[in-house]
Amino acid sequence: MEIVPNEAVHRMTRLIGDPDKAECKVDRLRSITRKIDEKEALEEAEIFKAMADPCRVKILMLLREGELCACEIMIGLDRPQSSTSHHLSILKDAGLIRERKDGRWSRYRLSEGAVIEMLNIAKLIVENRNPRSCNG
Amino acid sequence: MEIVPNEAVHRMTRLIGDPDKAECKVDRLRSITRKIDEKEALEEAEIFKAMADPCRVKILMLLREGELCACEIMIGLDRPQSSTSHHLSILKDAGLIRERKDGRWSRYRLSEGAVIEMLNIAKLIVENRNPRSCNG
DNA sequence: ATTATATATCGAAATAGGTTGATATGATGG
DNA sequence: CCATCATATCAACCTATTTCGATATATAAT
Repeated sequence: MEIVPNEAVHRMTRLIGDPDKAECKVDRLRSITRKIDEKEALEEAEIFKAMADPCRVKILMLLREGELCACEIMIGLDRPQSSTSHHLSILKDAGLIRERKDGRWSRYRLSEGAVIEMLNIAKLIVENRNPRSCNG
Repeated sequence: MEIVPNEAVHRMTRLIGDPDKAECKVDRLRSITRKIDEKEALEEAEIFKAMADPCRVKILMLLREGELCACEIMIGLDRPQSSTSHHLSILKDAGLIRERKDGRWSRYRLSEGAVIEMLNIAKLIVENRNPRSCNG
């Protein structure tokens, strides 16, 4: 990520009063931003973007159980064929699923890797946000 | 998720020939789709949507180091104030960050929970997809 | 009260993303 | 070769999101 601009020091100084404290705050900001890799943020956002649609989350959930062909996914998803195909290609481009051509069928499976963990963690975050009411 | 439509059985039968095999395939599909919770897919997609932007990923990365006020985030992000504020409110609405008002400052921090893991796993997936060339 | 400042909200323009019928591609079987 | 079928791609439409200047709100200091 880019360097904290020099202008920020003056801003901080105005903000805080004590120039030493301001300098210190800016130093902290600098050290934090230095650690952030622009490209990494971009690539990670791409992964999240690929998962940022209910249809695509459902596809990943379907594939947790094993390989399925596009037409089975279409049926499970209950969406038009073109729509299903579109979502599959987004997931594939993001590297979240893999395709295996088999005659006229395209069979899809989850990529080896942490895709399932991603779903699990998202579930955790959701549950943490909406604590289940104890209905018993 | 919705039940696999009856029509699908006929489709499968046409597809496979053997009605028994078709029935079996459809049963598998049925059992898989039954396990998928429509609402869960929707809510998880919302989480991913909130993280599906490079600015917002950067904000989460900044906050890994601890609490920051909006103006520091703005500087670290190098974006206009209104833009920064907008992204902060999206992250807040998704429950990924928390706000603490302090005089005229708004201080933000990561929610307790699995936000950092999410970033770590995304990084893993990216690295798995772009295997680092051994440059040495 | 007036001024300054931190942040949120608004509004308009630009861009990106989803949906779906139609069409293209490419494999299979007669 | 022709028909069929699974899938991909296209194109047009629509909706959602991002961006950012301008403005509003709210806190604090003089």
